[in-house]
Amino acid sequence: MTTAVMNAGFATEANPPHRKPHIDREDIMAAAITLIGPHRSVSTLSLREVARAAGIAPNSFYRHFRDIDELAVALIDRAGGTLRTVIREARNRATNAPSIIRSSIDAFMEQLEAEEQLLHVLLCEGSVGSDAYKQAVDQVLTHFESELHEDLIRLSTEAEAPLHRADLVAKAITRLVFAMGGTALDKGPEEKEAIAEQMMVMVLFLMEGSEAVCKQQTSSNS
Amino acid sequence: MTTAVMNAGFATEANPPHRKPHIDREDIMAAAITLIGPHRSVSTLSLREVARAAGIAPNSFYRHFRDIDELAVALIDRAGGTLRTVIREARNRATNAPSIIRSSIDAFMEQLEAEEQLLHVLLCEGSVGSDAYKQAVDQVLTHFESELHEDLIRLSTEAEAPLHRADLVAKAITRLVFAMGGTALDKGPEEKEAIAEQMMVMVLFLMEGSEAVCKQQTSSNS
DNA sequence: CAATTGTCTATACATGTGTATAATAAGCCC
DNA sequence: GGGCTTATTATACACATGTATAGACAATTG
Repeated sequence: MTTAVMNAGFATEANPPHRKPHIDREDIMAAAITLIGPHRSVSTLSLREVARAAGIAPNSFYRHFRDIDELAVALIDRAGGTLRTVIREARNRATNAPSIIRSSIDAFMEQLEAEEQLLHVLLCEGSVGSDAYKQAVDQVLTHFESELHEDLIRLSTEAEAPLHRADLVAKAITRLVFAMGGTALDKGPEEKEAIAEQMMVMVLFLMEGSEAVCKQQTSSNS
Repeated sequence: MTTAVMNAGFATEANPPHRKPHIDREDIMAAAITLIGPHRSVSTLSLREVARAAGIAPNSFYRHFRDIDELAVALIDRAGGTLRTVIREARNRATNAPSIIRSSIDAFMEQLEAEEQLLHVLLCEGSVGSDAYKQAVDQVLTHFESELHEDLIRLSTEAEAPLHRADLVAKAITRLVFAMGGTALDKGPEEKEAIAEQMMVMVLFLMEGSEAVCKQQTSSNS
């Protein structure tokens, strides 16, 4: 095992390094995530700062991302993707409607705890930053909405409890959960728990309300 | 009328100016608002930039605000205040519950059109910036919630249609309207109209849902 | 092993930032 | 008007940022 191999991957203070053999987008994204916190939004990260955190020269950044905005979009997409799969898995484990709501929201909050920094990108800055940035967030939200919409339709037909404007129910739930999640980010665990409870009641209201309006309309149309 | 009087208040290119007789917090806030737009959030404004827009020297800023954050907080408070009075007025003109919802949301959207830049501060950056900043936004939201909460209780007792967890209904409505309003900001007039319609349906769902849950609980408790 | 290519780094520059200091003009009271 | 306080400005400094350029190393070819 040569020293070259030993030095591979980490350039500590000890070795005179001046070189990092391989960098990929992952390293940079990971470094960027560590910088994100309650006081740093991804839209205020500077290229140099990210490069510094990643232990690379500022210019090396350009080999992997054209912009800092491109980095932000990559982070947004990742956050949206992981969050969606986590929730989908939770949803698949549940069966009836109430437990689906509960387990989905629980999964959301757990993921929020596990990858707080990453989700910060999604939840806290929906409308700040470049166009590409905002568009990426919007796309994630829309994706969530349509998935939820399908679920709602499936569930309501199964339960024979039809919904009025299921699309708007999905949109409202998505926006509400994301907004509430954003405020839950810096809070402590017990407060997060309380917020999760609130979310569930709110979602319940939306679904019950949609059902009620549906009933009202069909009865008045008969 | 001396030239000194003539020069008062405006230092154009023409006069050798080098002086501005009096500066207000108002002037600075107004200048900051002009800088805010779809691509500039208040948290990315620089002191120098605001000073430049206000036509004053960078250091003069300090005589009126300690920070740029203090400016931001002042803008947030103002946005919250004006929005609240506008909505309250609209609400006072209406009488029954449905028309209150409609007129409140209409007032919200009109205000959003009229002072788009100012409201941007409130709607688009709830969780980005300094602590003082976030706290100010949160305070405005909470204030809205409690006012709405009172209204809901009053209306529901008048209509003899009690609500379950009226506090959460108020919170959900507030968060939802603000979230939707934030996405409506850069959109065109017809899209704003559509969003307003969506808001009303969502709010209706929340209230009907809360009523429905209330009925369910009282019937099961009897 | 030697040459080449692609990647990372060092240095540098112009620009923008927050703020300290000192000077200057306005407003005001006597 | 003369002197005082206060508000505004000009100049300056140290620092951070994005990026251009050129050089140095690693890996990959032949």
